[in-house]
Order: sequence, then structure tokens, then C-alpha cells
Amino acid sequence: MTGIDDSVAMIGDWVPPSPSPRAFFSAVLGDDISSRSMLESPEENKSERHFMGSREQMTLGNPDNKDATLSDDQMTQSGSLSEQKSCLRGGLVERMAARAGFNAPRLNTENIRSTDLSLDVEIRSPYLTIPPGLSPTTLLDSPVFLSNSLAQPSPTTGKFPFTTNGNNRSSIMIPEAADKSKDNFFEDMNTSSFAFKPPAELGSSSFFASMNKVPPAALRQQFPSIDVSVHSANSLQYHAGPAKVQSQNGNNVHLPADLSKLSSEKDNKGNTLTTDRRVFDNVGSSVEHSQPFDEQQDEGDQRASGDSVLASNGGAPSEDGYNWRKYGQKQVKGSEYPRSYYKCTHPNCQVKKKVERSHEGHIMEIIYKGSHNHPKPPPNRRSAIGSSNPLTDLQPEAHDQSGPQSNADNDPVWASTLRGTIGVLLIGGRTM
DNA sequence: AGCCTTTGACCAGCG
DNA sequence: TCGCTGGTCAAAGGC
Repeated sequence: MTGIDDSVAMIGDWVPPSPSPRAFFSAVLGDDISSRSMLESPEENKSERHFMGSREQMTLGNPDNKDATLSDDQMTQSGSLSEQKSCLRGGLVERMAARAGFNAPRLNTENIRSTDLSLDVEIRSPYLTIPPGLSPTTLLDSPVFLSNSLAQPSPTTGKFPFTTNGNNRSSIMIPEAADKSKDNFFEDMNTSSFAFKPPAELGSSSFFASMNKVPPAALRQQFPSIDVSVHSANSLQYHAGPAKVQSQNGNNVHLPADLSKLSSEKDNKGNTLTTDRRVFDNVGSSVEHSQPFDEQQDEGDQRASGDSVLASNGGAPSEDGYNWRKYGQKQVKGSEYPRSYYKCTHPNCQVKKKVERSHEGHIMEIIYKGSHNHPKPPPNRRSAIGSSNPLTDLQPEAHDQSGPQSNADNDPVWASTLRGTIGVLLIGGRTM
């Protein structure tokens, strides 16, 4: 419905990105997306609102799951964020300024590596948050995220495998790398946040379009701040929106190189945090999350299907490659937007997700419950197409068969949430 | 024909 | 116990 028009518009408007997606994010987010960048990034614009939102989401996690939930202490820390934030932000900003030569915090995407899809067995559903005002789809509609035919083959476009470089700058996060980086990255992420400001009225479709035309620096300014918060080892949130990326809990956070990719990690308990590679399509807001196993390679195809899917779904949240069936919609109190309820159509798969999308079709929040215990269905399937909205599909992948089910069954808790204008929240699904 | 979305109703949890 | 709220069910209809 709404998604279709937007999607179409977006696609139509889409211009081959002069700057590669990676470049884009790098510019926008900063050179060091690496743990430091993310974590340390100070965010002047960070709004408490988003922050709070993340906190709230954190609570959404399974209470039992420490990984998923921030401890009181953590929360407390978060509570004092405003103070901490300012400090952190200031430091980061300065750093960024020094590095970039101006006052815009930069996020370095290079550290955020997209995991080798084939290798990423532990991918799980993350928590994705997108700030209102900025549609994830739009944001993610960059060549990188979008498997747009126009996107040129490159690691960032997702059409080309990411290469890892020794610097950890590659956007691909390899499990091994993740292990190494997670310590740094997530730890750094804990308290850091970065934000960039976009034009408030920036339309979803216009968003990327402008990005193509605007210099990275300008983009930075234009982007709303992105928040990245890490709730627990299991949960990671990115809030893009008013601004900032912050990790709340001092746990590990991976910032997807493209914001679409997250690497899996293990929490203290040994639970596997999965990095999901999710892509937001501007098309009606589709999210593509990392393809769990073998399918990541097909990402481009899926997205393509996803686009069509969006159209078919009318912006239904999906396109993660899984098939979803909407079984309910409700206006939740306190929420400006209606919440839609989706179930994975795969037999025996109890994964569910809640999606809040704006009237414009922008996904404002996505919450996943459980993790898939099955591989993604072939992209060409109608359902796949229909459901596959990259954006919304931040599904946790059930690499470990035991995980998903137990989670879904035992933990009715919504494991992952996506909320915000542009945020991506990753909750490593604890081995559910 | 099959699958999906829509939507009102129902149910359960909580204060 | 009641009311509120969120989550789910299921019929109807569309593609």
C-alpha cells in the first residue's frame, strides 16, 4: 500500500550512487565506524527521547535474558547518559572534527564489517530502530542496502562480496573478526553514541536522492542523528533519528557497515549474538537483514524481489528473505503509528515480529520475537517476495536450531526491536 | 486455489 | 472485579 508508492518513487528516483554506500555511511557516520566511532561518537542532537526509547525496548527483551536486557546498573548508567553522553560526545566530536576537519561526527563503517554471509551462521535477529521522520527504507535505500539493479557491484552494494582487510575496516564482519572486534567494538559502543543530522523534512525518497547529490559532509549534517544503543549483549540498537547512535549497555555492539550488516557475537554467557545484515530499502521501507546462511549471496536478488514485494505487500515489513503473514494490526496506545503483527509462514517456525510504521509507510519500529529455525525460502517465491521487505526483516536467524524455538516458546519476550527513524537495533538473540 | 491483508472481536495480563 | 492494553484469532475479501 503505502510502501509501494514510496518504493516506486524511490526506485525511480534512484540514481546510481556516486558515492558508494560505504562511502556514504563512512561520510555520514564517520571514518571510524569501528567500535570507537560508534561508541564514542558524541551526539549533540541525541534526544533523550530516542534514548529512552531504546531503554524501553531494552526492557522488552526477555527479562530472564540478561543478555537481552540491560541490568539495573546498566540502565542506571544509561540513565545518567545525558551526562555521560555529553562527555562522550564531546570527546568524540572533537576527535571527529580533528579527523574529518570539521565538526561532524563521523561513523566509520569500515570496522563494521559485513560478515561473510556464508560464514555467518550465527546471525540473529537484531533490534532495529528507525527514528521517526526518517524512513529506514529511505535511508537504507542506498546502493549499498538496496539491491538495486543500478547499484554497482561492490562490497557495499551487497552485490559484491565484502572483502575483509586486516584493518578491520572492511564492512564485513567475520565471525572470527567479530570475536576480536567485538571486545573493542561493543565495549566502545556501550557508552558511545554518534549522531548526524539530516534535514528534518527530508523525505524518505528524497533522502537518498539528495545523498547522491550532496557531499558526504553535507549529508552528515542532513542526517538525523542515529542512535545506536546496545541493550545487552544480546541486543543492539541503532537509533537513527534524532540522533544518535549510542550503545547503552556496555555490551558488544556491532554497527553494520552499512547499517545493514551486523555481525554475530557472543555475549558473556556464550550466547550467540548475531549480526544481521539488514538493509533498509527506501522502498516503502524494507529491511533486509543479513541473510543467514547461504542466502546472503542472493541478497541482490532478494532485494529485487523485496522491492516488488514491498509493492505487493504495500509496504509490509519484511523482505528479509523470510515469508511473513500479517495476522493482526492494532493501534497501540502511546504509539503514534499502528502496530502490525506478523508471523513467519514457515511451518514450525514461530518467529513473529511487530512492526510499527508511519502513515507514510516508514518503519518506525520493529520487534522480533524468536528466531527462525529454517533457512530463508527461495527469493522467487511469491510469499518471499511479498514478505520480503528488507527493512522489516531484521529477523533473528536461528542458526542454532535450539535457539529460536526455545526462545519463542520459552521466551515470549520479543527479542529484538527495531525502533527509531533510522536506527538499527540488533539484539543478538540469545540462544533462545 | 492458495496465500495474504484487513479488521473486528476475543483473550490474557496487569494495575 | 473492572477497565485498560497488548496480542491473537478468524472471517471476509483481494490478488
